[in-house]
Amino acid sequence: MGSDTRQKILETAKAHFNQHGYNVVSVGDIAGALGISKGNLTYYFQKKEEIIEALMQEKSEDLPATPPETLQELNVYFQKMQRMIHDNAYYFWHHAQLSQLSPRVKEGQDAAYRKNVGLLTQTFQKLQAVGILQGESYLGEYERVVDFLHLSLIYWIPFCQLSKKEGGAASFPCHGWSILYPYLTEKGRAALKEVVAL
Amino acid sequence: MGSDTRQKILETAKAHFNQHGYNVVSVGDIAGALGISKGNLTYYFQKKEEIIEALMQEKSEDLPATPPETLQELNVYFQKMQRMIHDNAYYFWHHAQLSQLSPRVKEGQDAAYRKNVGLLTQTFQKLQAVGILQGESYLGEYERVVDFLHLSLIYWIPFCQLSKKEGGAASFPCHGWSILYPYLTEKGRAALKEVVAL
DNA sequence: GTCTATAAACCGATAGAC
DNA sequence: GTCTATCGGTTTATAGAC
Repeated sequence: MGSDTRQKILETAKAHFNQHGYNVVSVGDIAGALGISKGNLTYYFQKKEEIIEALMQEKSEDLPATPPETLQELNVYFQKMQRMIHDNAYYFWHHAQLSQLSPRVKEGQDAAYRKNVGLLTQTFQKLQAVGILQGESYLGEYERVVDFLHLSLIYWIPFCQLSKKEGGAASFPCHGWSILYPYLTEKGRAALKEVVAL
Repeated sequence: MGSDTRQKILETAKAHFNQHGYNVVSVGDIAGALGISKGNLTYYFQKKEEIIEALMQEKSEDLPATPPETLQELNVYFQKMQRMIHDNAYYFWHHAQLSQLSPRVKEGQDAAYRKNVGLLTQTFQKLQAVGILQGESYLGEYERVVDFLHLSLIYWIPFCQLSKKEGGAASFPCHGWSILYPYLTEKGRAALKEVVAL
């Protein structure tokens, strides 16, 4: 089964990128670690970028597809995100750089942004409707909050390293709730206590 | 004056890094654009990293040294930050990568983080004391807000590209105020209206 | 499909003449 | 200080045998 080799290449590449960084790891390193030849790897992925593109597609496939509708569901959403950024740490370390690498990568990042923003926007509308989130203080407030959340999500790993936060990716849900806290109603704050401790 | 060549190298390097990205620009490119030889450039900077380190020191020298104490001063602070990130766009595009480049760069980033957090923490205490910012809803809330501001600052440029925001770096002050808005008291919100429109 | 071998290019850094 | 010339190392990518 040739497709098995392809899958092993992707797994090994991701592990090496996560551990040593995208720039440092060469295709030769990946082939060597897997015990296959560089030429064979090239048979499956002609360019290094193609590995990234394949990994990015894999990643986007196992992301939530429906918007969370309660605080519990939103917490689960945060946790899924946390696991995803931990599993693809290299991708977020080099997020800005990768966007300049190839148009297809850039496109994938744009799609991820649109999807995440779309889902969270629906969530916020729902939570406003049921009185868990306050109404907007100014026009477009929640649009900005959603953007903040996405920005934090993308750069959470390198920022944790900078600010020497313990936990790394694991602390993302807590961070997300910190962002949202001031927008919660009294009812929302009470409900949050049942879900997670700040 | 040899020091003149050194300065020109730094200027040219920064311009090229900003325009084409740190990874793509080689020391040969910089020398070529300046009309000097690669060997001559090496006379001033033996390693590519040393250029970054020198640029980083220049940057850190013209940053605010005293904490803003009013909303007006904080707005000026945001504007200075905006200009700084615009002038050193390459640095923020590759922020995470550069931290892995050399210990001295990492140290510089840590120092910038500590300095910015320190200043803003003092600002927030002051603004709380005069009733412009609310008291903390939970312990450590403003610590998180300050972190959040720094995270946004660092990654503002690549995020603007991702979210297709107009203005780019120019929009940072507005972004900063959006973050702070929910923590302002009624008095603070009234005062903010005199300073900037959201 | 998998391998070996190698092309082709580039880069950072050095050595030494002037 | 500035230059030319070049070394040594890496990388991606290809060609062709098996």
